[in-house]
Amino acid sequence: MVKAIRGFNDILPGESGLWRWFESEAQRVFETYGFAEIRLPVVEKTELFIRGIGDTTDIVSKEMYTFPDRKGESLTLRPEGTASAVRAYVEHKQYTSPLTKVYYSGPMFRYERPQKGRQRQFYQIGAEVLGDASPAADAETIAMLMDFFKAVGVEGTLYINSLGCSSCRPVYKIELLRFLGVHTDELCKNCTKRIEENPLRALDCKSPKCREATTEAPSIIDHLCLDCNKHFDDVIDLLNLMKIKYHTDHRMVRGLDYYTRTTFEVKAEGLGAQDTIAAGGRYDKLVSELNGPDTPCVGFALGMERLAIVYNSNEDANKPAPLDEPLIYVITLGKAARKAGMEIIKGLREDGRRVEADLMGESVKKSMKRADKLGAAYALLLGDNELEEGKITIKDMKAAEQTNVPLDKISTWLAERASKKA
RNA sequence: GUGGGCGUAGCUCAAUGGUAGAGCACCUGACUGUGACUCAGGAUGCUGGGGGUUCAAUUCCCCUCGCCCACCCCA
Repeated sequence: MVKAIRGFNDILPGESGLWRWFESEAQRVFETYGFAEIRLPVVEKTELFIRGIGDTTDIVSKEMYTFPDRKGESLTLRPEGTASAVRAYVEHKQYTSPLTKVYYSGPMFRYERPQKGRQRQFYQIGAEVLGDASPAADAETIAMLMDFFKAVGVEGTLYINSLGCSSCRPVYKIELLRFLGVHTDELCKNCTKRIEENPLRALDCKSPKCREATTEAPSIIDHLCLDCNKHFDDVIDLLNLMKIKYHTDHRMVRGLDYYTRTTFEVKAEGLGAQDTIAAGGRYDKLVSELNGPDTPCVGFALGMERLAIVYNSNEDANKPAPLDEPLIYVITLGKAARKAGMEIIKGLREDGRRVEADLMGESVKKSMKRADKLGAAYALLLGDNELEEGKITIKDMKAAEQTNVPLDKISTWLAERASKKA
């Protein structure tokens, strides 16, 4: 048997509706904030991610699906969406308009060991604001994300931090390095190695040893420059104003190089170790890094399978609106009836009704059983008896009552029924 | 990449060194043109794959593959 490859999962019919609903709720909420959908390629030149995400990051250095195409060019299955969104922004010179707000959803790929809430092909919904430096853009983006969680009825806890900018972060880094230098012995060996490439990461190491060692470490928040500090305060003020609850977490650091200033994460219960369902922040340098004009941006991405896990473990989660079009199940007996039935079915569908039919000529008993399984509101029965009279038997499955209705009156009968019930 | 756990029917899971069972689902009938409830019956397994120990392995040992969880990393 050929199986799907590791970390690549099917989303079966029973679950796909939930995913579609997440996407449609995201669409609904995001569009009220003035975002428009962008559809991006799944494969990009490898160079885009090396330059965009940073070649020392774990994602780029060991988690990408990279391969040469038939001409030998190095391509990569996208591990995230922001780099592509920015590439498209620069490529299509969208900066000629003052502000671009886009959202996207789709599969991302990272070669990691699968575990709960983590697979190799995973789905993200993301949003990016390109061309707005204001704290209001950060706050609004966060508000939109929290609105989305509310829309699907999922509880998340918001954490925010600031990583400073190119003028204050290096100063802080030196300060932090000085501290870590003194405490090198107390760090886990992972972090001792990390000091060189990204010392900030030592702050959010899970090892109790490191947590202990860094409790007295200098905080980024105390080292922000005037502008960054004001920006952070303004974001906080706006969140307060909008009554959005948050925790500041000065240890929260990013694995992707492009982040500056505001960063945030939403965590949820029930996910095990992978408890972040959404993460994002400001990235003011990425556009210029990818050869566009200096363009400040904010964005986030949320993980759909993690969202689904939290959603499914939460009794209070909002439910997708059920299909309001009642299902009609048509049962025909005999050749003549089947022929006549086809026409009736076609007519009903043209009226926009949801119709399924027994086309295999099974017994009435079996067909009724099937109608019941499918949750049909009505079963229509057409056999020789009915054909002779030019009528059809309509059974209301729930009420367990049936009546005969002339063939040309089926639609009006159903419509009357519906209006009576409503 | 590292560690731990687990692979038995479509699903959830039992069992024993002597070649496997339950519940759910499925199918058939009681009801020859009527579902749900009931009752009676039925089918289903290379016990993940390979090797070893043994008279005998689903059970014990080794390898391998897969899944899960954790580390790592991240959404």
